[in-house]
Amino acid sequence: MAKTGKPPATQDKLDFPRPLTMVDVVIFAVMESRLQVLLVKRPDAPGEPYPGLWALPGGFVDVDRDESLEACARRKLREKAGVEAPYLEQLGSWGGVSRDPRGWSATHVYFALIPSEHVMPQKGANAAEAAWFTLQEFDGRSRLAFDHMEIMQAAVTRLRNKVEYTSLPAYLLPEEFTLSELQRMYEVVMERPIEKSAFRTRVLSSGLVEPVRKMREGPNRPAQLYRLADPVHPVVFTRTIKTRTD
Amino acid sequence: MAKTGKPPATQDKLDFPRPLTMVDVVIFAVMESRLQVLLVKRPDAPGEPYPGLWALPGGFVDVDRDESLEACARRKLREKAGVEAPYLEQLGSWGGVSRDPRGWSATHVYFALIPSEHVMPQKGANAAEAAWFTLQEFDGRSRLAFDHMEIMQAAVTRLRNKVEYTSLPAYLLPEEFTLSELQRMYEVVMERPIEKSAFRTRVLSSGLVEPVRKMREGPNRPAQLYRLADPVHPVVFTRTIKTRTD
DNA sequence: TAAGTTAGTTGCACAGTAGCACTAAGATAT
DNA sequence: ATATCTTAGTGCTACTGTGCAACTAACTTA
Repeated sequence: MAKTGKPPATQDKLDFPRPLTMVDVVIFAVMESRLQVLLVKRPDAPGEPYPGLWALPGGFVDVDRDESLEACARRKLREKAGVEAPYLEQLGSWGGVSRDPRGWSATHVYFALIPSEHVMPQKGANAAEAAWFTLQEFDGRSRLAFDHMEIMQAAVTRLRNKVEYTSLPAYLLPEEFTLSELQRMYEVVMERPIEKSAFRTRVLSSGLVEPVRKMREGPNRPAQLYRLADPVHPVVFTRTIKTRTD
Repeated sequence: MAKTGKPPATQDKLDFPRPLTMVDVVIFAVMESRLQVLLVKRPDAPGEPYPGLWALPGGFVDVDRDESLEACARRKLREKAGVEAPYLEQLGSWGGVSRDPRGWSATHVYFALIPSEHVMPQKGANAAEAAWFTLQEFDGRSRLAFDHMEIMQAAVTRLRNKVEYTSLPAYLLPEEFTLSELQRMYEVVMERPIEKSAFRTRVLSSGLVEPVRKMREGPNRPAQLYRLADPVHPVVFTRTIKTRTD
């Protein structure tokens, strides 16, 4: 490891070319009973790659302002979406010679879930034009900048997988919610209906939620409100939700 | 996104400071019925951080040789461990101002499982001094370079979690193996015994393996040999392995 | 032929869930 | 008041994969 005749390492100096380093965030929210992703429009300025195309919110790491990758991701979240995300996890990283015309680049991608109530009044902050897209809008040929389509697909896959055995959909809801509302979040993400009775026992016997002394009032029977017993740690179930005849 | 007065982006140029970019690999193998990790010794050359300490195999991305992050990880695997890993997944990335004295740095960490048969005859390749360590050897105060202790713990946690509901331990075995050998890999990683009968039905009914027309001969009853039905894709089970009274 | 060891099977109990029918509590219409 | 609608919430049964324990099978060595 001491002396490979190549650029990296221990040439006594650090004067070899460095890749560009960025952070991008895939931000999910459920609006109008659809899973949606926040995208921003690439600037049209000269020299900018993929001008005018939609891209994941993100950008270069700022070595002077960002303490760490996660801090950088939270900054992007604030700047682009104007929110503190109740759930943020690392999705992975994508890097290579050809993903950005400006040169070898690597992006660290995070994955956030936010309640639709937290969504800013559209196009806020200092972010460029921003908009929410349903997943169906990408089935066609609509391109995204860079390899962001691939990244977004990976994020959706990860979310769909985790929904089967974790409590992640709870982070798509406000602090207090009913069990029916929680069930609907699961159904929206999984894109299939689940059994009410089984779902309720599953959730209640797991200790995921605790009741608050309030009811959700509506046109019909009032529903018990709950909140997360431990908002910081998602619950992992020991069984997946069974898919019908599959 | 067009004009923040800060270093990154669209200052018309890309002349802002870039973090150091590296790739590290956590390589697991089971030897002597213990889960072990491959580490390399940091060089003693002047200017090198953490001289003489043990570290994860890895290093800087070489923008001229490495096509992508994963290609870079495979290169490190070849150079340091002298193997092609049958299983390689991304673990995550760690980055920040303070993790490397040479400046803001980010490392992309991969996670490999290899059969102990693939293990090189010790200290091979152009790698510096390398050695296998059992996990117990870190319970004490033995330090690792950089934040590699934290990274290694994360890798172990990820592996232990995934063992509960995937077929990952199969990649710690050679191409052909018996069910008892597979069970032993699970037990070594989980550090607890599991039921033979339940394990066999679980594995056999999942389609994970297919029998080959050979038997493992030994001092006792010969055992049926199997191989992975699909060596590329690990199997995901719908239930975790139940832990006794827990 | 008996004993030891590992491979592999069988049968039963248990737990979490799917499926479905039922009751409960509110609003609204008659 | 009473019926009807809608959503909340419960009870019951069946099924499936697993945990558990005892059993049989195949081979070696004494």
